[in-house]
Amino acid sequence: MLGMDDKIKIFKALGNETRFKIFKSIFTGGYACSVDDAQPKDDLIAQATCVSSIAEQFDFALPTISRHLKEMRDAKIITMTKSKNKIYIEPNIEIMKEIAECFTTLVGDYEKGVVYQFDNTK
Amino acid sequence: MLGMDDKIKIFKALGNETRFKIFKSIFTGGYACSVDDAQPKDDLIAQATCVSSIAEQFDFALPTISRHLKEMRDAKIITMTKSKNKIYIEPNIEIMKEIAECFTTLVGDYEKGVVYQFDNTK
DNA sequence: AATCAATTTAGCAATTTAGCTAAATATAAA
DNA sequence: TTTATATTTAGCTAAATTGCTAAATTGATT
Repeated sequence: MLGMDDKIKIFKALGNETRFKIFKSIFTGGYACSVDDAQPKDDLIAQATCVSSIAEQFDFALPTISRHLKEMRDAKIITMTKSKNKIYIEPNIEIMKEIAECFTTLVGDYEKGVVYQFDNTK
Repeated sequence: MLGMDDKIKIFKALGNETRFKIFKSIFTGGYACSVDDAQPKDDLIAQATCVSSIAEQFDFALPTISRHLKEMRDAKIITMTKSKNKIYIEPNIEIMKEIAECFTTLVGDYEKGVVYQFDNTK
């Protein structure tokens, strides 16, 4: 369950143009690294991308993209899985579900007249 | 329909501890200004609060709160309605619905394998 | 062991953000 | 019209953010 600090981190991560576009690109896919066929990681989706594949799509230096990805990972909106010497990046769907639910509940409770604590804490 | 820039602004507005707490407080209520009974504004909810009522709950100077509220209004997550010499503040439920839907669709499409453009633009 | 490839870390500069106080504005009340 | 109340604007400072390049790290390959 996401607490207030978790949510603030998530919104902060998405509240920057570069990171938003990176996030969108990770969801949209189409710039996948080739996941090794010989030793596939079952938990990696076909569209999993890596840091340099993402960086190619942007006019920023690779270390800049790397640091943005780190912030997004710290906010738990993406996962980064090391395999060989590449790092495969995927969206964290469970967190997205929690955020979706958070807003849905916020609206629902508000319309029902229920006082809702946005971050589920007292 | 919210575009990419709209969403970034919304996330940025919520991605700051002070603003998040202000937003939560606006939703939670309990610190309402007395809306004038003689000349009630029908479109104001009972819990509508004003700038100084919000500021009282925080250890920041009033102009600081005012500027945060302005940013939240610019992001359209709250509305500010002038009545007499007070400004009544309410959450913008329609925007919250759009954000909720945005995340719900993001997750749903992802799980269906549909390539979803997070910001609904090509 | 040396080299290559992918990524991160360190250190720097420019910009933005977030707080403050003091002054300005706008409306209401006396 | 003066005064009081509510809010914003202006101008300042300190801290955080976002970009860069160069160097370090990590793992794979030769």
